Amino acid sequence: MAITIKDIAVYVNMSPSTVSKALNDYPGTSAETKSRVHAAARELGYYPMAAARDLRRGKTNRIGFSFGFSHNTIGEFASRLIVGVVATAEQAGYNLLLYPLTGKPLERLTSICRTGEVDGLLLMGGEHLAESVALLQSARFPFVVLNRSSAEPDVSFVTSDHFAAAVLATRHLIALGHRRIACLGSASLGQVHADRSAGYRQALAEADLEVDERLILSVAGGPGAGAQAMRQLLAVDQPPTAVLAIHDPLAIECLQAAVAAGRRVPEDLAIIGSDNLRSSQAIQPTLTTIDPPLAEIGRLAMEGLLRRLADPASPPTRLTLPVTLLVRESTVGSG
Amino acid sequence: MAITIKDIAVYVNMSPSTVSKALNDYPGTSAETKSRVHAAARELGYYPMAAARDLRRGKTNRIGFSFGFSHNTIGEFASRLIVGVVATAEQAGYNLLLYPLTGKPLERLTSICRTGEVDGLLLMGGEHLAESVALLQSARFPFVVLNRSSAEPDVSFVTSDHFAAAVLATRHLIALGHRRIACLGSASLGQVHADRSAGYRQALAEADLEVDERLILSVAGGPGAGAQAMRQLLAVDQPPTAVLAIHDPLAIECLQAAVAAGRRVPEDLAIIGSDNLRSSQAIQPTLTTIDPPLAEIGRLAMEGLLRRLADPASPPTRLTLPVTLLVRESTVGSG
DNA sequence: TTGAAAGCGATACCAC
DNA sequence: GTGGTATCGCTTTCAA
Repeated sequence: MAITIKDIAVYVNMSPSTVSKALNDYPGTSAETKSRVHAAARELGYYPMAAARDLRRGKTNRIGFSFGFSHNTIGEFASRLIVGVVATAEQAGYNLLLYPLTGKPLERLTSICRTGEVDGLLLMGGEHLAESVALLQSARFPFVVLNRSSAEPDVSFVTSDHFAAAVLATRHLIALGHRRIACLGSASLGQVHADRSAGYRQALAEADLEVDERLILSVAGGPGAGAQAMRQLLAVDQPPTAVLAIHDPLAIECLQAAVAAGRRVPEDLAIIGSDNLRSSQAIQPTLTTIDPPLAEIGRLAMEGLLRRLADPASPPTRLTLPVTLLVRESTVGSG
Repeated sequence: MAITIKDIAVYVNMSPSTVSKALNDYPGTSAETKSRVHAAARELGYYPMAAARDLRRGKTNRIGFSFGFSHNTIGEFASRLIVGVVATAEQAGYNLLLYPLTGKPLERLTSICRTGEVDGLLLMGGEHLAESVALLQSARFPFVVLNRSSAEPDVSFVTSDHFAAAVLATRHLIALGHRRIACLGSASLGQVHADRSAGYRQALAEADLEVDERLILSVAGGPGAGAQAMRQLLAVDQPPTAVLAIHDPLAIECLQAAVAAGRRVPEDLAIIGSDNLRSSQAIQPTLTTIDPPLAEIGRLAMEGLLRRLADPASPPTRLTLPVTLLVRESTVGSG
């Protein structure tokens, strides 16, 4: 059997309640009692039982990280978010519970917030984000959305600026002389693609360039879809001379498909990806990409959540963080 | 307030204990009672409170995943392990708690197993693996070591075959005509490097090649160390014509350093990495690498842990899984 | 087959 | 400043 507070009480000849207070640095406790109790706890090797404490306190010091798990992968993207989250959580004495959302995400979320297994939730991606948000909102469960914004005024989120990212990238291409620029999204990133293409349109408008709707595409999820989209784009009359892809793996697929089709990158076709994944630096030519502050997003989201947990009346955290454009060889060549 | 078992009891006009039995499909309960209770639970939107259940049952249905967090990253490597773990855990009704081990790992581990916040632990890497294992072992806490073996007979582990991996890779290089082959390890992977270099020596011995100890190195952790090691190797009289690196990022650093030094890969220098990270495919030339079945390791480790949890007397899980050598351009060229 | 009652281990209120 | 006691929500003997 594990050592309990009762054992300590017997050991120091005091009541369990006093021991509890001493251990938790309760105000009305004598310094001497505190030190005796702490000493005893150390000697006996006492550790508070999590479940008992959770039950009584009505809080667990755990928060959940839920993410779409449709492709059975946890990507570099999620990892980098988690890094920020976990470091902040650890410091604040919180642990992170992983919730891969498969099957029926909404039912799963319901159970998560009703069983009290975590105090709050961080929401990344997932197919049913809007419904998930509505669900948690109506359950009054503390949560923060990661890397997506929300129009609902009381919903907390921390996101990179998808609109600005596209503006930045598109301007870069225009400055390089490109006039026919494609904008590639992905089915699983609907909201982001909307923001991106809006930024893209804005940058074109600034330069008085016309939008060719055939150059704005959203590809399906699986691998191969990017290559196919690329071939489709190259088949358009007056094909694009530049592509803005919604994430690096997609950009890399495009790059490889373009090369396979005999195009030189960036001379015949410039390509921009997003997220600054490792592979974007490893590929030849290196990939110009948008660098979102993922660890920072994770950190700020966690901090926002902690604030809400400490004070439920505190205002929601609504942050849109600037991104950086990393210019590499896929747009400007190696010279 | 949330709905409790008591509310259901009132609702169906039965005692809480009967309700509990019905909900848990207790043997001695009438079918009708069960269905009435279940119906009521659904109507009222009842979800059992995790902390209360955990306390009473003395088990949490959570398992911890602990990992070294020294570089503030969760790499693609860990992600792939986690994928296997989390999928299996989810199916078995277990959740995964993340424990980044920073600061004092041993104290942290002690607290983890004594507070009963998780039922078991999966251990990945970390600086003090041997001590951690000893600690958990003496606490009789259920755990499985990931991607490392253990000589202790009762310790569970699931690992890829590091020895065989090196044999395979070295034989491949020898078959290509290489006679001067370097073997690069990393400080944070002491045990693995030992297994690797043993396999390397074995393959050399098979081919009656002499071992040049100057070609067996262990580099420090940070970035840049690989490039420096590469320069050091190239400065040896009769420099190596091939390098076997302990992981892909290190191999890529070597590759880039070699190219920077005017060597052609693979003509002047062949390079093999390990772990089949995405970047190994993105780099030019593509990197020959060892592919360990990471998701499979995660899955089997989790299964082994579940077995132990179900029956503490069950034998330890001790698995060494074969790896594959993915031959790419960094050893055989693109032709 | 059901119900009453005793905890699981900690916290917090209320006396003293 | 300290101790008794109720309680958090659920499971599980034991008796009826």
